[in-house]
Amino acid sequence: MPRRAPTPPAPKISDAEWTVMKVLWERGTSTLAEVVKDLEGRLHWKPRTVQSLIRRLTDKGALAVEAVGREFRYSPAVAQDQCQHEESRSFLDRVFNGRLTPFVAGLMDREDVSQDDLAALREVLDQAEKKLKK
Amino acid sequence: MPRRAPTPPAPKISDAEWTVMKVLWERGTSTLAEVVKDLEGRLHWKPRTVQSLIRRLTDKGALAVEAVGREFRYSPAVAQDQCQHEESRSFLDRVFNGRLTPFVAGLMDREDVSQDDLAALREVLDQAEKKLKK
DNA sequence: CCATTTGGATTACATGCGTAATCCTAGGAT
DNA sequence: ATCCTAGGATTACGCATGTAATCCAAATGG
Repeated sequence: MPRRAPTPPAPKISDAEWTVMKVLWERGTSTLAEVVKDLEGRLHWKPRTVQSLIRRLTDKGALAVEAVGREFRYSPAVAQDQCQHEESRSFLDRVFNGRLTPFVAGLMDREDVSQDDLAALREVLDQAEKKLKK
Repeated sequence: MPRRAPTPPAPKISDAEWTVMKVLWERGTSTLAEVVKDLEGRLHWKPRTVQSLIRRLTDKGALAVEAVGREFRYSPAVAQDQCQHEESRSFLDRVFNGRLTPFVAGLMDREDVSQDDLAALREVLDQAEKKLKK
């Protein structure tokens, strides 16, 4: 099977921008007002601030814009999975020299994990093992 | 047993600064020249660049300085574990709404994990479970 | 003793980021 | 027809970051 072309790297998304992207990934296409609505209460961002972030995100190609009447509707132009994965990689490389195990170990050591979490993680590992075998 | 005072948050360390801190954590106390030596080949940083980073790190309290003769020796003033943990927390919160499992699942899904890694991770989970039971 | 090297201190400088304010205009309220 | 409002475009502004260059003094090589 021919290897699929490697996905081009997603644009780099800043801290504040992640907050906005998460709203869009959750809600799907939304207007500025909707995003503002979604965020208010949790954050004290002024609408102008949200608009700035949305603008930067469209500029860097993370959001797509569609004019509807005189407003715009924004939607994610990059997959959440991919962004998450790229962040994960760069985080692991930067902080743990790319190694996953010490990261997990550190968290286990310093935080309380529930029985449920442990079970879920074991499940994930089992899945990975199965994939590996195939 | 009285709860130990919560460790004050470690200073925020930038990407480039992490590179330097990792050298210091590995080598222990070092001079500028030693750090430069350690990095050259892997990076194209000029000595002045390394010095700038070291200065910023001492300014923000991540490195301690001790004058030895005419030179300075720098050593980590914050624990690697703690910095790693703080980075881990903020990363998980930002990208995965604080949830560890999806992070691990994503990696398993998009990267190849070795049998050994899986075993090591299982071991970590077992340890966590043991700690939980106590 | 003089020239070169090297480290510390100071300064630089473009870019990105967080957090908006201003300005302008089209729609909606009256 | 008029005024207010909300959204897009433009501009702002201080701080952090990546990546150094300059300046100065001490140590070192010759």
